[in-house]
Amino acid sequence: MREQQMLDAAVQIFSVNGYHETSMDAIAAEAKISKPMLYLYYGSKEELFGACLDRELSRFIEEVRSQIDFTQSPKDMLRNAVLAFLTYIDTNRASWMVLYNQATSSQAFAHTVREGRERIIDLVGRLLRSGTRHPDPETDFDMMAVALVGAGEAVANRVSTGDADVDEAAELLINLFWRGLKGAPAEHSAEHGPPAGTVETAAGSQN
Amino acid sequence: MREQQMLDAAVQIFSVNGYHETSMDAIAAEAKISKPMLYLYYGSKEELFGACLDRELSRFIEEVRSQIDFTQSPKDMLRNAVLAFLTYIDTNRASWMVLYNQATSSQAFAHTVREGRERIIDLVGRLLRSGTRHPDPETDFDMMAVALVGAGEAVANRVSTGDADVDEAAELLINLFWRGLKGAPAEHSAEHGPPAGTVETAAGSQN
Amino acid sequence: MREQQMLDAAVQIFSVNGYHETSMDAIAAEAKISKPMLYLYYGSKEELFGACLDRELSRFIEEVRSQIDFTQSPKDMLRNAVLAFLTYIDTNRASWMVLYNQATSSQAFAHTVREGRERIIDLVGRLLRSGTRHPDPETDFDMMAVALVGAGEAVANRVSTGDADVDEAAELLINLFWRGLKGAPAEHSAEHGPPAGTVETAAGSQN
Amino acid sequence: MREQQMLDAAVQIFSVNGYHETSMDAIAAEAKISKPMLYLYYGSKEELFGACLDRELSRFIEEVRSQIDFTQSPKDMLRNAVLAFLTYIDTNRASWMVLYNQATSSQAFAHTVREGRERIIDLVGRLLRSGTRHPDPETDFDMMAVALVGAGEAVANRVSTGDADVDEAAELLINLFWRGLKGAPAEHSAEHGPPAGTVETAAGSQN
DNA sequence: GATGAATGAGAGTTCATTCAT
DNA sequence: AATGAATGAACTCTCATTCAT
Repeated sequence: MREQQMLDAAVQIFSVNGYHETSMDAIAAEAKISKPMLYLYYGSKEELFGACLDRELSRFIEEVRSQIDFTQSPKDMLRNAVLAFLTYIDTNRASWMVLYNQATSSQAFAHTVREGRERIIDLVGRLLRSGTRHPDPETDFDMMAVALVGAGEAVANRVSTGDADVDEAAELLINLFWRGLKGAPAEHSAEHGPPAGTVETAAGSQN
Repeated sequence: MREQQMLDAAVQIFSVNGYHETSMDAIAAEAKISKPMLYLYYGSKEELFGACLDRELSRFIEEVRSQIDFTQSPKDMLRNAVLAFLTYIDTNRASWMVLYNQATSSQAFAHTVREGRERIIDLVGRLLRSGTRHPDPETDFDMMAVALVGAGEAVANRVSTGDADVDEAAELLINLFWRGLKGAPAEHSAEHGPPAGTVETAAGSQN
Repeated sequence: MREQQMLDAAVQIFSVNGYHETSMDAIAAEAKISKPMLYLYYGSKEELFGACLDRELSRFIEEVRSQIDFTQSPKDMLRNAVLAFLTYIDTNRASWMVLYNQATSSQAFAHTVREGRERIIDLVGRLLRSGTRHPDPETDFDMMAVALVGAGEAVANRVSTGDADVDEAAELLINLFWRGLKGAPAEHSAEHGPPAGTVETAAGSQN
Repeated sequence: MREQQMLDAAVQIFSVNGYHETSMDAIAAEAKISKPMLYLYYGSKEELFGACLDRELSRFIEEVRSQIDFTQSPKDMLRNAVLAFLTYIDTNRASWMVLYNQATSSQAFAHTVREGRERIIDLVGRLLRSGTRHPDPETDFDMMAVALVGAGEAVANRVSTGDADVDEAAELLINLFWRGLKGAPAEHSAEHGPPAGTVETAAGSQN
């Protein structure tokens, strides 16, 4: 009810103007309520922004997760996840990525953002590990997850600014992710270490 | 001269405290000059930050570019570029990456940031293109560069917090990058399109 | 009834936090009623505080007066009054003295405070006057009452912080008061005027 | 220079309106400077008020102390001190007592006021002790000082509101103080303890 | 050439007070 | 009879920016 109205307005204004450039007056005006209501419900500007962040993050995760079919083959799961990820961002340009970027660059939310990112990285890391039949103990799946999530964020940013096409971006990311799961080519592993393991597909064949 | 002293101070403080949390007083104090001098040279806080951004970006690009030897094999070139990239960030924690993150969150620097990002992406994109013998016209090297730079930034952040070793991180990134250039495996390309091209190595024989 | 409950809560909170630091919300919460009720009964914060002031002042005066036995000797009357005064304050720390101190600092309650002070001073003044057989017309009993009440307040404050024992403090005050009523010693009165009068004790023989 | 101008304005407005009812805007306007100057010099409203308090207290003490001639007899010293005390308050109605009363009733300055009062009480206590030739060890000079200072404050308040004549008030206080130094009358001491001691005058004779 | 001194404008936050029910 | 919900108005404090020297 009233809370949604307030969060909607806050997300809207924060997204357009940025955290610091946004005044509580502006949010109250947009929400067509008085400033004290904002403080009654959210306590402070920082907490209000945090609430925006939480809501948008939840929506985002929920949407992406709902698109994942755990009965699919690993590769299809991956493809659908990436597509859902980028599509959501493309569809909601004015919300998630913008808030996320705001948060990223403010000392006050550094912790929240870092924590959120770690959760995603852990998730991706587990995905990688579980997708590999004989994981090489020396493979740093976590660092690989860091790289992949970083690539995803960068591409998502492009998508959110309208500078990239969702489908092409998805295709590129999927390729990158998938290959990341395969062991290094023979001649390369000879130079720099053993393969990271072999990938198990739904069919159980290696590709 | 005086300008460097001011920029040094500004970069230092901006990096530590963020754009909005930094006051001109603090910068003037750090630079050991008076506030009017800052305004004389840079006109406004925004312009000062822009100048910081420009200088650090240029330093960064210059340093990385200087480490690239265009006579090397594509793979060595890539390896050296990645190493230079990560090493620079590891050595200069209070510079480009941090400012870049700050800038990302303010509408006012959208232009500058986009421009800076483009310069890096162009550089990486050219590197990728130049490493591919028969570039597929449909390959979006720029988007690939975006992804790779994103991955690089994420890993670099890890490196800069001391959570990762530069050499190992570089190796991981290089593997990821390299495979990305080798075209998708057969069954995949059959499903989703042709390989992105074939890579030319110095020996011309690998993969 | 309901009004007492509200006043009790208000006195309690005002005493602890002071007038300005106390919010109507806090009082309503303490009284376990809603804020509009407070306004229904008392109109405004100022009036509510005034009502507290009035009630506590009346209770205080009533209690002290009830302890005075006008059939006793002047000295016993005085002793009992002082004892009642200090005991009341010691027993009811969160009441009149505290509110009185609060009220002193706001222009808005100047009138109420002055009035309350006058009532106490009148009482004490009458006590003093009634204890003097041949009151010197030049003796300013009211001013003496002012001084005595001031001394009493100061000592009472000490008592209420636990830094003094009620009985000893009473003894000390009584001595001071009593001597004040006995007129200046000869050489002094010669210099600065006649004694303030002579005291009539129950026995009529002392001094 | 500027600081005096600011303090003057602040004392003026604080005295008239009270601490809480006074806004920094009002003080800045009265001082004909801008609000940030107030904050530059005094940091906060609380500190500004503290500075007013300090300055007025110092002026007050200095004035009173300058009027005391330590070569006089104890009684003359006392008389002059009391006169200086009340005269100063009478002459500076809009400053010292008003600020002092404000401070007394604000949680934030309770400590400062208490401390100041303790210093005065200590001083008076030492005065009493030193004025007594054979001090009775059971005499609570400190509590007596508390009472006397309380009486002084009360009378001073009357003076500061114009409700009392300085000379008469001084005479009354002096009598009270002076008698406080003399032992209790025989019949009384028999009941409640020995005299507090005997007073030593400049001439060495008892009065 | 350089700055100490000064400020206009605005932000976040709180609270006494009142409708609409 | 009683209140949950709402707000207008004000306050403290900060900061980018500029004179006057």
